[in-house]
Amino acid sequence: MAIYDDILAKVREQLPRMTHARKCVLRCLCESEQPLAANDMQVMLADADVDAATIYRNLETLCQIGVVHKVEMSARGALFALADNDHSHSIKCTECNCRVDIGDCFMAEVEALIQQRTGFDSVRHLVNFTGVCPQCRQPQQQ
Amino acid sequence: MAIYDDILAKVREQLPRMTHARKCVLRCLCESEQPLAANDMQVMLADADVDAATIYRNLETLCQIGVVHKVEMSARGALFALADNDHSHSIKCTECNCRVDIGDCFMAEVEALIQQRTGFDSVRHLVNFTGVCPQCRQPQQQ
DNA sequence: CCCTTATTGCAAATCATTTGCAAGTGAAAT
DNA sequence: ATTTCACTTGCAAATGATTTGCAATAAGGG
Repeated sequence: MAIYDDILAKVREQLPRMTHARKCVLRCLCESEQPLAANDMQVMLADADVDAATIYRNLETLCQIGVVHKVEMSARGALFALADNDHSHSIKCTECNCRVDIGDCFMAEVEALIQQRTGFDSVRHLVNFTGVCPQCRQPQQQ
Repeated sequence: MAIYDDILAKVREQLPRMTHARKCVLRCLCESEQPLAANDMQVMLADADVDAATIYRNLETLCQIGVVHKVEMSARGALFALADNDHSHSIKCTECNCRVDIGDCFMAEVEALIQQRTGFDSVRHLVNFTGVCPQCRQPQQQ
């Protein structure tokens, strides 16, 4: 949980209070390899006694101070992730919903290419891969 | 609109009826370079006299026959795109929300790599890039 | 043009997200 | 340890997206 502690320290420098709810939200983000929807956190924190509204408000605050990165997918849907995480990606099977890790994030080169092509700075990415896993591809043979 | 006509023909082969609403949904998907949320289509089709429920039902049907690809972002949120589109990607500025095209999709190699690493088939991707555009990076100097 | 039934529109039901406001609680100062 | 202040929270109500039931509509074959 070194990452968690680092993040906590960083947040303490930027916000006046460190509360139970705020820690819970940060813990969710640290524990997840995937970007999360606010709703996903509600599920993860079902036993933690944190109100849904509080989760939303914390996410907003954490985005404002730059610790969390928000990706707006459409009008109502957004995903959240730690802003500086060293992450990997995974791929989800469309048949059985299993998820397999792909390994270290190989998007750095892609981001560099984008920066070069467009002149954009601070390039970030959200990716989502789907496919059919080896088990589901074969007609199941007992 | 060659793509649109091709898709229409493909759908006609798979479904018994081709309705006004169904055409509208397909047109939205053909016209958009980005994957769309159901809600985005409601906005695009505000004048087209298509009920929201109908949009959702058509998207579900089109996914079932494999013409549309659904990416579930979280419990309630999903994005939709044509399953076989030859697309490009763009990057959105987090400051001014402008969107700049990146050019042809360079994810084919990435998908090949993933296929090799994981054994998954039919690999598809959804990506979302954000950054700070050249205009916003400079403190605005009149 | 008629028939069959897939599809639609409408209304109601669900569920996620946002907002207002009084109560609760960190943390600095005592 | 206690007090104090205002940042945060929980609750409840409001808002808006998505889903579902059902009667009415309309696409396409005969």
